[in-house]
Amino acid sequence: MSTNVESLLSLDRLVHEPARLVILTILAETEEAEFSFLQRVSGLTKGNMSSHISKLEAANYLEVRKSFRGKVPATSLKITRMGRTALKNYRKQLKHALQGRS
Amino acid sequence: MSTNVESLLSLDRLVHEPARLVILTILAETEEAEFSFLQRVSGLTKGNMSSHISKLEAANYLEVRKSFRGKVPATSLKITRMGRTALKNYRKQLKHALQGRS
DNA sequence: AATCGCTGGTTTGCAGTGCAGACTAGTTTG
DNA sequence: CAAACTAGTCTGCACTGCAAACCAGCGATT
Repeated sequence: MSTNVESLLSLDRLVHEPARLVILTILAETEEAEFSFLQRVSGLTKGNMSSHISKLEAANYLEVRKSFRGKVPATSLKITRMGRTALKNYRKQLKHALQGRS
Repeated sequence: MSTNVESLLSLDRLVHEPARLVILTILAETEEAEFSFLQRVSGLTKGNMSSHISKLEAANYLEVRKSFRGKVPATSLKITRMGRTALKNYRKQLKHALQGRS
């Protein structure tokens, strides 16, 4: 049981937050996505998205590439290797923690 | 994929918090436990434990029974049916959300 | 060319949360 | 009787998530 406890308490809080989990999950599947697409799919508000993205970027879990599509600004998000690893570890840990029985 | 997103965003935040997840998990296994036992096993500080317990109690996820063992106060915690259900649902949702592929 | 409304985001303000340490209350031990 | 221990609760703070307000530029309208 104590392994359960440790796994749970050592979860990566950055990934644990549902909004960010959503973002990472989507990016892990699509490889690369634009801000507005992500917003549409995730159902998060823009402000909320934006701040979560900043945090994930600061942690090097994703890469932000700003550009223009024609004259319109477009922000492109891509999960990094680190982000992918973090997500994988998170899932593994959680699985272990939740399934484990004493 | 959108089912993933919805599952993730509708997770019960009360259960989602690692410290509380630990508490609920332990209580779900032991059926009933004392504050100090829980603290020892969980590794949480007393203050932290206490506040999480209050929240879980307020949500009717667990029942607090105060008594004396000899002359020494003892707080006994028991998970309620609601708490058990919440934990079960949480696990189910999370499993679904994390395993689901687009 | 001033105005309106859209797209695409960022910043701000606030309420809520988690956490550890200080504190209270009583008990036991030296 | 003083020190230390048990059993918790309360306090203060730093951090977080969230939505609304805001900023910037484009495109059509008048």
